[in-house]
Amino acid sequence: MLSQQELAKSPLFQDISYEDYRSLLTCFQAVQKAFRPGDLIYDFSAPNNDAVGIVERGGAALIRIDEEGVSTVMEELGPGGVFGRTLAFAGSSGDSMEVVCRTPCDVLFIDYPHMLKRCEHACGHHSVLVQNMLRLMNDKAQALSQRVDVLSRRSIREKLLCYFRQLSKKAGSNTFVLPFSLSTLADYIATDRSAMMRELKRLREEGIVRSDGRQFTLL
Amino acid sequence: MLSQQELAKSPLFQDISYEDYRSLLTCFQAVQKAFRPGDLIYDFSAPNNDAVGIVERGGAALIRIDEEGVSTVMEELGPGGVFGRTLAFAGSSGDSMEVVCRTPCDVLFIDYPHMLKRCEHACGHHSVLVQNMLRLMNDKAQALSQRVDVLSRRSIREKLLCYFRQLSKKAGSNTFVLPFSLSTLADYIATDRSAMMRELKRLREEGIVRSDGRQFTLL
DNA sequence: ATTGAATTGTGATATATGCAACAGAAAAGG
DNA sequence: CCTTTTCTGTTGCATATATCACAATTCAAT
Repeated sequence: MLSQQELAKSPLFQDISYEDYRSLLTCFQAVQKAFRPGDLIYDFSAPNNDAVGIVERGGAALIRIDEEGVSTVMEELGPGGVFGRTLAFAGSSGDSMEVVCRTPCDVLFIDYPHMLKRCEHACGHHSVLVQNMLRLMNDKAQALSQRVDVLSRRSIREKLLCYFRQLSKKAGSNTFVLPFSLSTLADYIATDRSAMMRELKRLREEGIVRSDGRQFTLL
Repeated sequence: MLSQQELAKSPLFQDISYEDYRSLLTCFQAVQKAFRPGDLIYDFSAPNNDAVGIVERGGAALIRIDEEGVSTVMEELGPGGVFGRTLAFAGSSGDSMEVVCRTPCDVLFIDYPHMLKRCEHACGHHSVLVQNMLRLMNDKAQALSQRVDVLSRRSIREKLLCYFRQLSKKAGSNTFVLPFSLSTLADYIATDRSAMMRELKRLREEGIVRSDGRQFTLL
């Protein structure tokens, strides 16, 4: 349950009054939960789990673990981040997917299908919620597009540069800070960590990037 | 302009009456255009192009062309497919993105930002449209997730198998047909074509898949 | 039917990337 | 504070993948 101030900041309940918010919670069987770093937030392999989670505060990550136990970061979820089985099409049968808490966060679980269905007694605020949800899905699609943009590059060098340009653009500056560790970055661009380090060294030597810890500069 | 029957099949105008449909067209400055295979449907590099396109009928593809002229298939768009600059975050500065017609198709262009904004005189059917749009964005996010799933695999073999399992799942059978040519497939999984062919041969030799032309069977 | 273009199939070679293993630096936890 | 874990940085070696090059085949258009 959110306070009035928190409500104003909520990605999903933007522009919704406190009363409407309360009635929507029951309408969508919404449940909010708090998590600590390392906690398992959501398990895709669990059956009859059609709920969708929305990160209201803090950060989490969507992880895939394949048959051999290799884990890959599928998405980094910040406030407004959306996840759920119906959204991910849990890839190959063998591997499992889960959402893990990174920094202390609040997650709201709602009955998502309800939102897509034509609803007879759809109240007024209902449609505002749908619109907010559309905005979140829009952001998600955008984030995924960027990810595909990076992953579709043919070499480690190109992947790195593509990702760096994205971050640089977002930061509005040639200098930016990585949102995670270098080892997680290797995961993110789906390559071997040591190979990535080697390529990074070359980029530095050739004067294409400068880096100090997680701070980078494109030249 | 759609006929009444076409309206019923339209992904975006589901459950909207013909009258409402007409008024929505003007409200969202919608324009519908028909295209022939090979036509350029949309150019991301064109400025002040904030419209969003929705494939109503037929098929198209979102293509990225990098500095060196290497082109990559970013998305395959069928009916209900959505594209636009605001959705793609046209990656790195150097390369261009465009949507090209594959099979004869109708595309509807609408003022998308209008849909996300809080609208004073938001009419009733307005919210139905938003809900339909949410469904389309949901599908798009799902498709992109699957793409990421494939691209994040570490080897050609794993990429192929992952993609094959997806197609198999969609077809509801071990046997399925590729939606495009083998060379395009290489593009799609972001690897070299000849390397992919070699790996495919191995998969066949090891009895993991059987293939005849574009028809495949997982064993 | 006949040309031309795109697709498919396959090899020989160079190279980029993955793998395993290690050690110091930094961060997290008690 | 010390301990433990994670992160960083680097190497030699094996191998997967890209490059280039060449026919055979299918497909599209005239």
